[in-house]
Amino acid sequence: MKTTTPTSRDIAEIAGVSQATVSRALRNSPLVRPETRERIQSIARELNYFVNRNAAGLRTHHSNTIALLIFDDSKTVTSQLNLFFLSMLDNIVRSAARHGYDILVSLQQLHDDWHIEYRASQRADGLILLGYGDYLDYREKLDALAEANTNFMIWGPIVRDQPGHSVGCDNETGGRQATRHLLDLGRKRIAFIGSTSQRSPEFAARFAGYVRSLEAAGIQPDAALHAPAGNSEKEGYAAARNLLERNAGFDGIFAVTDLLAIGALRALQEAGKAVPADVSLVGFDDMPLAAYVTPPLTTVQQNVEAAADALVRAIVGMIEGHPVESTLITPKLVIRDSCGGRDASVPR
Amino acid sequence: MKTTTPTSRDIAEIAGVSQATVSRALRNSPLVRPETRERIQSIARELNYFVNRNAAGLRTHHSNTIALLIFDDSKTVTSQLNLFFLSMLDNIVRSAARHGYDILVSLQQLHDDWHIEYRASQRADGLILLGYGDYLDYREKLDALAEANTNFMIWGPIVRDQPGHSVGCDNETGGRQATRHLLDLGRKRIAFIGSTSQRSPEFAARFAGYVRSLEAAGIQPDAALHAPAGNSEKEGYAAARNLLERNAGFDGIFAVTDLLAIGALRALQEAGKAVPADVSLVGFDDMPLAAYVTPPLTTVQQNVEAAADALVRAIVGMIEGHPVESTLITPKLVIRDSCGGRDASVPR
DNA sequence: CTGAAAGCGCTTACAG
DNA sequence: CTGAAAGCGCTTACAG
Repeated sequence: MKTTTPTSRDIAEIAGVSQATVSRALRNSPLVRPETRERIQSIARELNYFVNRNAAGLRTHHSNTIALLIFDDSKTVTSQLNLFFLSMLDNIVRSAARHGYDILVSLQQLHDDWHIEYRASQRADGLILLGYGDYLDYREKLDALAEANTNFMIWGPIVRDQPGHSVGCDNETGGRQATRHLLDLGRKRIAFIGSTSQRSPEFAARFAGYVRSLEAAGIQPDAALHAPAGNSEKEGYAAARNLLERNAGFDGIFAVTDLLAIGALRALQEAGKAVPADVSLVGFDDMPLAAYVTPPLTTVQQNVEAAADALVRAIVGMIEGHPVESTLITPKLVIRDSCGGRDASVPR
Repeated sequence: MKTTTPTSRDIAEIAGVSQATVSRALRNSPLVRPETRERIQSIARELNYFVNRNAAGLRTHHSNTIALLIFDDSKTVTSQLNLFFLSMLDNIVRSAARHGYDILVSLQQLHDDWHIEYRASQRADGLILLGYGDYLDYREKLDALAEANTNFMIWGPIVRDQPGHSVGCDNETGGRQATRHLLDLGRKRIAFIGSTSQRSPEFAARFAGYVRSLEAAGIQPDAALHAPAGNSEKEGYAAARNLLERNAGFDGIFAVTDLLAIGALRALQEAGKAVPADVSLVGFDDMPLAAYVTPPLTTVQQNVEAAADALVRAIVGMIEGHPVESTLITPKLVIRDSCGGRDASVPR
């Protein structure tokens, strides 16, 4: 039934050359006479021949594949992947394709023993790690990877003494941008929704930016304005409700992720608070839905395309033996309608 | 620097057995004495040994990998992948992992010559094809795949004479559900936003459901209420504006995708039309953001998890040589706030 | 510029 | 239950 796949030997026979010459011709080796090369390549095309990746990989020890490990410790039953990561994935696949690499995707539970396998099994030449989550758990995995001499790049914060290199958002700057925007609009009592724990260094950095901006404006951060939360719409909702119920008295919210902001938005609207008239709201991430909620969410945009590209560029560099460095990507405040403009009826 | 990866031969030497026995032990062959197997496996664990996939694949002609080809003929510069596909991807990766398969992701342009390569290069044992787009272009690719005897499953409609098998949403039923809901709410002039061309059979089927529901209610479909559109927020916006400007006189809209519905929503709100008080709006897909727009969008939910699972199950079955069939998955109407309830102030 | 040959690391009949 | 051997389809020194 199934016609057997042609091999380089089949082509050699048809072309009347050795199999080695076929291999060289297909890889565009300058060692092959141009006419011979052309002839071989046209036969290959005709036969729908493609180099067997397993054989080539076995020989060269390269798979031309990058494994994208998205780790995801959400305990929810319908664990919806964070849209931000999906958008990263999209961009990473595109960028990798440009470099001639395939992307193998794996959604990892934190407790899994993934750290070595992809590389050791020669399925991938390098790894890109994506994921928020408990940093301390994560850390162990990184150590194991470094020890095994695996090529890997991390999406995330640059953390002192952390093994490996990372590409990350300059979260502190982003936190400052968000907070300063609220301050510029005349907001004085700015709540912070999200974790500040060192277990989530990127969130902690955003918080640090928040604190820094407040202090630069001569405002002492008020602990009563901090509502801790994980990272889900539900938790954002709960955090905002909590602030409301405690009568924390706030006129602005900086939510450490868009998902939290969207949850907060729902709580505010339910409670009859107008956004932005009563409360200005800023998120972080610019996930696809940020533009579509009502009012459209002002947020700090991570440049996903640049980040994906930097990650791919770096991992490809490592695979090819070049030295690579960690990179911080500066985010950008995207002003929509959830904060109100200078000309809006915002008390100054 | 880099310590060489251990091979089965290394383990054989340490265990004092032949390399063949190591291979058998690691694959849990019953031919190996239990004690021997245990010993070998523990050595393998200690050495962080993993079977070289290239070598195993070369030998067995199996990669244990499924290529997910997402085809995407969006011409937009920042070609944001349809969130629906990303959510499919998420579920497909999870389901494949359960079956012991890796997922290789490729974002294909329609004009690319992808159809044969993944299989012929032994990078994947089978393909899953995802994508809306121009069906007629698509069709050629499918023919080529079938001719090459490639294992593939299609996400999409069951189309007569189409090569291969597919898993798809029962779009006509979905179209009926959406339309009947609007009718039940007392809406009489229901516009349809989207393509009805046979080039997009899934949209055409939703339209057929719309027509059928109208007719069942004794209403003749009115061509003036049809606003053709591609599949983007922008086109949804434009289509709704067009309906408004033409004074089409409508009290309900069935948009053939959520993205279109969200665009239409924006146009309606800009024009001062209240949703759902003035116009009831239904979408299709239940993409993640449908729940977060204001008002939350009533839509037809495709069961992404079931679809992904059916696709993976089928492709794995094909790879293992079992006969497979096409499947239609019945969607479900998810009632949110964009249509108004029976108790809302909707004219009956 | 080309060919003969070795070898990448497995799996699996075949023989015991 | 175990081993020796062949072979999957390439790539690449080595020799000409």
